[in-house]
Amino acid sequence: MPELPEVQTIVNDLQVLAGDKITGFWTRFAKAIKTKGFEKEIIGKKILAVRRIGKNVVIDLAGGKAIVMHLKMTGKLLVTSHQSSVIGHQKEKHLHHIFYLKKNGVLEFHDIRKFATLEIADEKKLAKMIEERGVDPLSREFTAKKLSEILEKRKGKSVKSVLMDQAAISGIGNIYASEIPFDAKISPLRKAGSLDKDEISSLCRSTLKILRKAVRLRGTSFSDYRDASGKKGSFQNHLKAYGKAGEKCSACGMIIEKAIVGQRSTFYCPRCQK
DNA sequence: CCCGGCGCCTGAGGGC
DNA sequence: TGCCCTCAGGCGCCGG
Repeated sequence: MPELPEVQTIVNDLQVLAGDKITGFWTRFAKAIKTKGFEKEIIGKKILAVRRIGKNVVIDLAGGKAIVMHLKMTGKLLVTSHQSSVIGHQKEKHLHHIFYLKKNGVLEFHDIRKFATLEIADEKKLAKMIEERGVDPLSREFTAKKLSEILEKRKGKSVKSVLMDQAAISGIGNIYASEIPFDAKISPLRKAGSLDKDEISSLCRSTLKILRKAVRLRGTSFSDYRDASGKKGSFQNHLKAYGKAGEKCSACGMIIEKAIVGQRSTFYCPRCQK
C-alpha cells in the first residue's frame, strides 16, 4: 500500500521520464479515469517533471496541465520496454492502463484492487490540492511547532487518526501510523491534545526519522508494493509494530497488541508506548 | 460541521 | 477439494 515513502521512491524512479513525450495511451478500465477527454489532454504532450503531492504521483505536462495518479492500495507504475508491454497486456489481468512514450518505452499502470485513479488537473486544481492537503512531513514547514498546532486543532482525536489525516499531515498511511508512534514511544490511542511539549518534539523527530529511513530503503513491500522497476522495497524488514501483534516488542519484550482505530488495525507496545 | 460507517475491489487464508 | 467467510485498506460519500 503505497504511502509517502513508496510514492516518493516511485517518483524518484520516474525522473527518467522528464523530457520524454507521450505518444499514445491504452486503457481497459476507463472507470478509474476521472477526467473526460483524458487521452486528448495527454497525447503528444511533453513531460516536464514528475513530483509527489501527498500520496499522489503528479506528471507535469507542457501546456500547464498535469496527470494526477493515486495508487490507493495496490496500484503500481512500471517503466518497461514497449515490446514486453504489448506482449504483457494480453495476459496480465491487472495491467489496466499503458502510456506509450517516445524515448522510454512505456509506463504501465497495474492495479489488483481497482481502487486507483487517474485524472487531469490544471494549475488551479493543483494549487487547490496542495492547499487542502496539509503539511508534507518531508518539507521544511514540518516542525514541532507546526505539529503542535495540528494536534491542538484536533485535540479530541487519537494520535493515530491525526497522523493519518491527509488534511492535517499529507502522506502517512496505516503502516507508518503504527511505526511512528512506536519509535516515539507514544501510544497511538492517546488523545492528540494530551501530548506535552517533549512528546510532540519526539513525535516530530520520529516522523522524520521513520519516513526518511523508509525512503532510503525504497519503501515497505508488506504485500503488493513494488517500485517503478518492479522491485520490492526493504523497510518491511525494519517494521517494529505494524503486523507484529502477538510478537515480542523489540525494545522491551512485551507482547505487541492490536487495536482498531478508525476501523483500521493499529499496532503498539502497551509497555513502551505511554 | 464533524463523526462514524459503508462501498469500492480482489486475493489470500482459514474453517469446515 | 472446494466453498464461503473474513480481512486487508485509502478515501469519497452519505446520513445522523
